[in-house]
Amino acid sequence: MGESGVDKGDRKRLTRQESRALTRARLVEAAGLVFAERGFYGASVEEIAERAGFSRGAFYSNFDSKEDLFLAVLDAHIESEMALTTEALGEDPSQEAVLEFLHSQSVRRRRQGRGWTLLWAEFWLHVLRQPELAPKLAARQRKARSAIARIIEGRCRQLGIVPTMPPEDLASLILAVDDGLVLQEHLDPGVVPDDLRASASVLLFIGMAFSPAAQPPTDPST
Amino acid sequence: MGESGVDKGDRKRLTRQESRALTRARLVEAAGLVFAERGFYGASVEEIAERAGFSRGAFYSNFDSKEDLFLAVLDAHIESEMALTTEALGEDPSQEAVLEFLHSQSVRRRRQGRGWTLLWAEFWLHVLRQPELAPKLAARQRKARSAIARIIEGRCRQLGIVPTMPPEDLASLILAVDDGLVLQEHLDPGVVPDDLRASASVLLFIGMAFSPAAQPPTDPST
DNA sequence: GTCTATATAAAGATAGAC
DNA sequence: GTCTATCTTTATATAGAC
Repeated sequence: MGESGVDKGDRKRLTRQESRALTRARLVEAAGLVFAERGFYGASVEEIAERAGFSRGAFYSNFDSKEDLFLAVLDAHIESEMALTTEALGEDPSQEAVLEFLHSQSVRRRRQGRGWTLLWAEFWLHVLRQPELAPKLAARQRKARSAIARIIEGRCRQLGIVPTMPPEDLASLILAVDDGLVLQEHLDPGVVPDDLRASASVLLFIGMAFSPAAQPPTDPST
Repeated sequence: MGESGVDKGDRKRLTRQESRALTRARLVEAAGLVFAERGFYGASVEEIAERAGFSRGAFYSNFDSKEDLFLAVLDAHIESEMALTTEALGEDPSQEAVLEFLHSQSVRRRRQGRGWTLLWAEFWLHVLRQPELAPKLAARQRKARSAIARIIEGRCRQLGIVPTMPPEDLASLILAVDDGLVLQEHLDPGVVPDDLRASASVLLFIGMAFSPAAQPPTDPST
């Protein structure tokens, strides 16, 4: 996807575009940290610029405003997650690929830890307060859900189980458990066993398989 | 639980204590709204005071600082929830009492809607950023979990099921689903069916009941 | 393109009148 | 106890030098 033909042989020299992109990237990265630590309003442009190694002046020559920067951070994170998903899963992912991917996700989540969680919470709050941004996060959510739904369908076929509810709904539950447990863990570390997250998916799946077959809105006249 | 014997016949006259308490209460209530809408830093003391019908001066004669006010809001909400719980459940609640209580909770949640959710999210973020406050929210979480755990134990006895995992863990999952679904719903209204929350608890319970008995860390030498 | 210096505005907090 | 007026700090954003 490289735009211009050649971009290797040029030693330290960067084109203006590249330099600008690099500065922006550094600012976005620093902003991610500061927004996570202090929240949108708590974070000052000064601290962000400083931590990225720049001055406020440099900041304002790259971004229109703090809001503009926040959007850049949000987009960068969503794009990065989406890209990771697409790359790892491709068009028609195998069960193994998806499971492997989910595992790597949870490892990554562990590594990035508190900051990552705080930042996404901040995203969520900000988006809820500025509803025109909702589609950005909603898209990510839908993508995650349908990826998981596909696993569920696959497993059902494998095991010859007839789903008693839409796989998307079961996927919603699995995602919900994931997010909900994160909240609990950070608030009160130690109360949530390490393997609970994994057990939950199994429990839900078994629950669905064994639950008294789907109760479609039956016609009461029967 | 009335403190002093008589407090009816005094027309509009309030003692200084009562008047002060009333002012504080109004400010706390207004603060809840503004904190929910704008977050801790986004909320200005001026707007809070104004919405409560007072001036900044009045505010500062009742609270030391914005942080102080936030703590008061936090305490008020926690206390109110705890009180509701204790009142509805008492010492040794029946299954019916607990289920009834959970239902009323979810109704209340619906009614209070977005603002309520935003405010608790704000509490959560603020507490994570000021860890010394964690015990306050953690206590509420533990209380909710053990209340649900008690239901689970009861149902297990009723149905003659031997739990394959600690009831507290299953309770954690149920709470997690609840919180996680709230996040999804507000971000992308309509994707989560109304009855999914209820189904989830059933699914988890059935899952536990039918799951291949607890797998204690077995000795691999077997 | 990035820096320093500065303009401008907003918000937290206080003082003193009533 | 509450108000108005004011102090002080902090932060966003801009201007102009390099």
